[in-house]
Amino acid sequence: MAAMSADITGDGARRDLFSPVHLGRVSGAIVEQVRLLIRQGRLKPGDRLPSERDLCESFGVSRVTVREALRVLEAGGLVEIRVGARGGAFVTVPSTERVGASLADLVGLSPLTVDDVNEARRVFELGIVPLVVERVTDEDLADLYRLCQQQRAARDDEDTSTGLSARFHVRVAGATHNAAIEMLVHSFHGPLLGSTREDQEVAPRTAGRGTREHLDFVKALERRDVEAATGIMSRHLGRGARRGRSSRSSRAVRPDTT
Amino acid sequence: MAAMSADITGDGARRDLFSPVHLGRVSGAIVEQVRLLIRQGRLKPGDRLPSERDLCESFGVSRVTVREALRVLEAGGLVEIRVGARGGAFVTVPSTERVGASLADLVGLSPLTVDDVNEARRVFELGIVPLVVERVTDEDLADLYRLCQQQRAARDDEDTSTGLSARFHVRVAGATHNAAIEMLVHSFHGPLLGSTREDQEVAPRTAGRGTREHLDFVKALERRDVEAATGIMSRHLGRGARRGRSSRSSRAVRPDTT
DNA sequence: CGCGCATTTTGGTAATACCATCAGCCGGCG
DNA sequence: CGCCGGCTGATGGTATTACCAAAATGCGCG
Repeated sequence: MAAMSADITGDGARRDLFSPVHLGRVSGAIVEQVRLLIRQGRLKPGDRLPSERDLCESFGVSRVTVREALRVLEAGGLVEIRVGARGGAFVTVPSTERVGASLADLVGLSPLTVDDVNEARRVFELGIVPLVVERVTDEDLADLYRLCQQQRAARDDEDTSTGLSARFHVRVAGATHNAAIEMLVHSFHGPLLGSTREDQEVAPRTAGRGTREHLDFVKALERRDVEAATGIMSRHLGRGARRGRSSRSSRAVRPDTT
Repeated sequence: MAAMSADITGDGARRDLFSPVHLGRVSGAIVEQVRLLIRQGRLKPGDRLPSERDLCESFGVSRVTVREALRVLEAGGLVEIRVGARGGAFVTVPSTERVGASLADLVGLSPLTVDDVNEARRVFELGIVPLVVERVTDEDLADLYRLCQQQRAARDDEDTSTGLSARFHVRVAGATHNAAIEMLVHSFHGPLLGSTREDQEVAPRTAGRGTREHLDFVKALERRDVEAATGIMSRHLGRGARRGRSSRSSRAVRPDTT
């Protein structure tokens, strides 16, 4: 230590400032390396990473460190870890589950309310209607009709019905042929609203009407009638909206100081 | 694209065999427990968790397991881990950064294109205009005017100008007084579009016009003129839209950096 | 044909050593 | 006498090694 400070004071000794790296954590470096490989496409979805023991040899670190890296990769939704003989870390295909989970966390951990998120969802699903009308294909329409049919057939089963309703809305978003929009709507309907059972309480009452509105909406889509489709969707979502708004006004404190 | 829709139907079908597996991992159980404590507010942002050694005693597990759990929590953005004497795991304040990072990852790791995300953003920002008109306050208007002024003052500095433009849009979203909407728009403008320098190329050309449109928009807001505001915003975002659509056809491999 | 064992691979534990950081103390120097 | 500066110890995360348990797959033997 004394030698080092003497070395620095000596002029010309600064040239060999070798990198004392340790840029944070070893496991973090591994994570970044694997993430980069995935981004570059050198690891494709479905590929299997080497086993933990092989990896710890390749990276020159211990097995626990590799496992920590795999954990954060798994938490990030980049890999899926299976145990057993043919197990290991498999690169997952990126899904909406992850961003959906993030949104769900956000609504649980922040001053976000379910009503706020619901309103955002309404805005979004209403806004995409023109795009849907513009781009909907015959195949999309066929799928939507099929979903309506299934929903009517299952109108007695609450669980299936609400699930089908969510799938209907996601399928509508899919008719924009924009993966980002589809993912976002999927996220909204997935872990976010599904986790709060609140909307399932009112579902039975409105299930019949909702199914009918779904069908009307598809018909308007088939006519390429933007205004009718928008109106139907607005009313369809508006019922939930009013519920949201009434509970909003009954909410005493809102954090507007943020 | 086909891979994605296949994935959506896929994870929908296997959701029920997904859950029981999750209960198997010890570190996962710890994660859930801590997450629950945070959700319930029994652990508030800024609080410090016990040390690893204490935790492994409380949970009755080994230190490695606790460390894995902490890694997952850290990767999920729920805690921040500091080393050193006063170190430990601190509960972080929830921010939009996280969901923004998730979106950024999604766009980098999935078949999502920047154009798709951009279109989603446009739909969303356009859809909230009625809400903004309905709920905008004098304070909101004052802030927006101030931002316009700053933007005009900094019209020579490209970097500052684009940054201010993003802040303007986020502030507009804030006028909905809906935290979810504000977060979403913030996420769109933050790490997502900011990371791709592509939109900054055209910014200088349209900077002047954009600033003027911002001002016109605020004026329409002040008059509570929904149609004018919507029209202005539609044109304002529409310019980017056309650019997006033309580049959509020429979609190729994304030169990912960062 | 089916049951079960062997193998592969992750899951978890324990002990140990090593950095990083900070608080407080203690001694030298102005 | 008072202040500055480094030393030291306590706290707490980081990483390694070695070892065992559980799970899933697949092959072989009965």
